[in-house]
Amino acid sequence: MDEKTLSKTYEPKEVEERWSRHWIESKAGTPEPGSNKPAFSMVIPPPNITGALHLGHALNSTLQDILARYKRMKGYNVLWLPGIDHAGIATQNVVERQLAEEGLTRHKIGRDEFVKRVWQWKEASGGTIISQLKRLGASCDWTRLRFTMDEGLSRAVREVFTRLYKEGLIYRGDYIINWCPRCHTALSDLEVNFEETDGSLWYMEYPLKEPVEGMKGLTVATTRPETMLGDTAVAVNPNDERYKGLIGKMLILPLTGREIPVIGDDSVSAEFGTGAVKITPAHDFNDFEVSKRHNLPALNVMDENGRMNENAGRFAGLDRFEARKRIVEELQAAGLMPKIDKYKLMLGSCYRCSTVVEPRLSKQWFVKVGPLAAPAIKAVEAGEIRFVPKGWENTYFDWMRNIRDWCISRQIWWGHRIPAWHCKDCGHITVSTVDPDVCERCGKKNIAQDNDVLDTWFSSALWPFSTLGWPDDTKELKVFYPTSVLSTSFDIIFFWVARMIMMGLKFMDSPPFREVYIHALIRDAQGQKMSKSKGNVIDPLVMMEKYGTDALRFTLAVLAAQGRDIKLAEDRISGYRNFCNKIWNLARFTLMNIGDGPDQATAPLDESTLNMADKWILSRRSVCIKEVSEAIDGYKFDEAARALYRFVWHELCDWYVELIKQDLKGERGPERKETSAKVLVEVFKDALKMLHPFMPFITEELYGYLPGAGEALHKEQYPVEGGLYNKEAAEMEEVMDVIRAIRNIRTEMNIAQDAKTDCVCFAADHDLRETIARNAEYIKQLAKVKGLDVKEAGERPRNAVSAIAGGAEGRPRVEVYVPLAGLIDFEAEMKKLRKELEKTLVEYDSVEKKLSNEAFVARAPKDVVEKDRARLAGLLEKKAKIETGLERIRDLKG
RNA sequence: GGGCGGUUAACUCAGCGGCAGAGUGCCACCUUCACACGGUGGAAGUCACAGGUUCAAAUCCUGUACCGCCCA
Repeated sequence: MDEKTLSKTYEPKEVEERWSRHWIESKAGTPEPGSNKPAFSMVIPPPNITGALHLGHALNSTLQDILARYKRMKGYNVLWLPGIDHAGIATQNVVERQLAEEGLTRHKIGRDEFVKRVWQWKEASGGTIISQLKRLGASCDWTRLRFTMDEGLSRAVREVFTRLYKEGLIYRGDYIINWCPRCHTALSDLEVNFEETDGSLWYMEYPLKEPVEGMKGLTVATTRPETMLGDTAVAVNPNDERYKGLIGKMLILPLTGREIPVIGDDSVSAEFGTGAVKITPAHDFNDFEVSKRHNLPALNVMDENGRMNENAGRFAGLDRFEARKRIVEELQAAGLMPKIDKYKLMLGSCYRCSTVVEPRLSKQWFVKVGPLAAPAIKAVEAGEIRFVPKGWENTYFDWMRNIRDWCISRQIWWGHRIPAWHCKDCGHITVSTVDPDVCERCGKKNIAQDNDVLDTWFSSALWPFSTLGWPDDTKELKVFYPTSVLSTSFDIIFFWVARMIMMGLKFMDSPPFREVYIHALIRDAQGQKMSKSKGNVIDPLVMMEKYGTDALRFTLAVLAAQGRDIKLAEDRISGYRNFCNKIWNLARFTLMNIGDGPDQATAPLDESTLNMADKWILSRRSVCIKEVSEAIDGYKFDEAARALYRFVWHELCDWYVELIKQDLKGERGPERKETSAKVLVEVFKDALKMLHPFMPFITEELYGYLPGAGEALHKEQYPVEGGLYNKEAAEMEEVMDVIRAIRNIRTEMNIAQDAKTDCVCFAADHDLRETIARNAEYIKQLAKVKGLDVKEAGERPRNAVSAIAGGAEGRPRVEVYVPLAGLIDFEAEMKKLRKELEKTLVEYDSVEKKLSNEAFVARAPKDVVEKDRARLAGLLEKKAKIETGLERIRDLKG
């Protein structure tokens, strides 16, 4: 495509496909080997292999890509390492569903065959999200794509497990855990979602074996009556006068006839329910703790499916909810259920399948987290790791200081199998990085590997160093560890960020990253979290298709204000699609107007040829470079994007391009033609460079058309702030203000679009008169003026409409008169002036009041007082001018 | 119950001690030659409420209301 055929509107699709392919094929994201540039590295939060790109991924990947591309252009050797997470439970569920369609179960085909099927599924469907990330333009080093189940990462997992075990930081034992009866596995505390649910509080009477002081029994309250079959005690508060005498006595557990004791325990609240609670150690976290303190037996009454087991007697085989119904019915029939209250309870469900979880006593593997958490807390306290925004540090501390041991074993087949071998002869457990042949204690061969696999987050916790080759001592680790920044969402601070910090400190002796940028959560227009079940999801792929990837990326960036959630509305995306089109057309305009000779546009700028407009836009460019760089350095992506939008649209397009149109046509001589073309090309190229991290596709495409462009935009150096021409920039603002004043008059007076008017400017200030006179051409061109007079004083034109321009920041003002013989609507003009006078007076009063306040003058900083004094003087001048104008009109009216 | 955040133009949001801002939408005019996915101009706000600190509060403090999230 050559510039003559650049289409009128930007068509993203073809451009995006082409550049996406090119960046990957040219390995644009691969760091230079042996580079001596400073390193900048990030690891991608590995998306779930079963997932598809959602807005959260799109946002986080866009922000990371902005950093990666920006840092590359700033001269860093950048590694952004991509990868995927094997998502044990979720992936197993997907493949099990597939098997079910074939009438199979994993148990029918066996463990080895099942794992083989998962790998097949991974090869066929696991790359979806990666190709979607590529489509988003993510400039990862795709040659280093990692997967948590890869050979190397698996080796790291075994190494870590073994070392923690040998140090006593991993242990195995019977504890109560959250159990998903559908996924058939233990879950960590974090993997359970709690939701307030309407339930009941059932009151049940447990008769005393022998009446005590006239009491025949105790009433307990529970939200889960079916667990009563596993009760091994009833607890009361030892200070509760009502029940004091019952402690140590025996109760007859209804429906079973089993005898259980009444115990006293401080954890029981006398206020809740009846003040007596049933204790079911195998099915409740709190009861389990109580049972430990009192040496109570634990009786498990449910199986792994959530059905009652043989310990449930005649209820065996019933589903837990069916059993609940039956037990309630039977107790009611027996007159042992005096009342049922409505009750709101927090009900936990599996984060993968939403089945109600069951607390369950079972043998599991745990990480003893305390010793790992302590240094991890210290590292953040000491500022070795910085959270951005800082507020998230508190969330991190709260959790880390109240952390509980981490259940890491999962009773599923897809994942890193626990490297522990049980000896069937001596019972010893051999833990080893390599598969052992014999038991390390008795030396016999009768050993079998533990059936459980590790929590997926266990391998994710090692991600920042396992992906760089650990446990080997690799060059990558030396160069890129610790990583520079981790960008992620707050909802996995516990799941992932905290655990990476603990593991990084433990095994690498240094934190896995220096900064943690916590980005916003994207919600729908009502502020709800987007979820498939709510049906309020905006699909980023649909948006990319509809508006272009760059438009989506820019929208996400401009909304990514720190510490606030993003409520995304689709019209924002279409608005920034328009911005893409504006940039596209700026390129069209540029190419149509700079002539054919590439040389003239690429030769360095000769400063002596620059005029006011050139110097103004060059100053604005410098300001923009500074603002954008500082904003990105501070992770203020929204500020950076806004600065770019304003610069490109409202400064470059709205003003500079309009100012130089006649120069480019050659109407102001060959020198102006050449200089303005050079400035336009240079400033536009810098704008493209700054826009590139946000909108990689359109900028890369357009850059190639510009004369003097390098090999590829993404390889260019980031623009460097040039000089500021403060004097010319200020003059330009004055000229712009005059133009705006005339335009305003024209619109208010309904002057036809193509009609030209005259204009007379009165300014007492000599320099200001000079500026206006020198730039008369611009004013004539942009405000459609044919004759322009500039005067110091004298008779104001009759039959003219006036306005006051200038005066910003204490600078002088100019009265602008547009003579409109016979066209003036005196009433409208009076109305306009009165309105302006009123506004001026209000402002004057407020400043005057402020300045007449002695305390203000005495205590406010001098420059603030000075500024207000100048402002007051200016307002007084303005007031006088408006009043003169009003009098004049009154005279004219006669 | 504990904690965190929010409440600013019709909508979506910046600003967080010193003249209340942006994008979208709205109104008027304009198919002028980069762009109608455009141009020019305009209207639009008791900065949730009540106290307090300060010369000065949308901004800091306290409380209230409503909304959202996290942890029990």
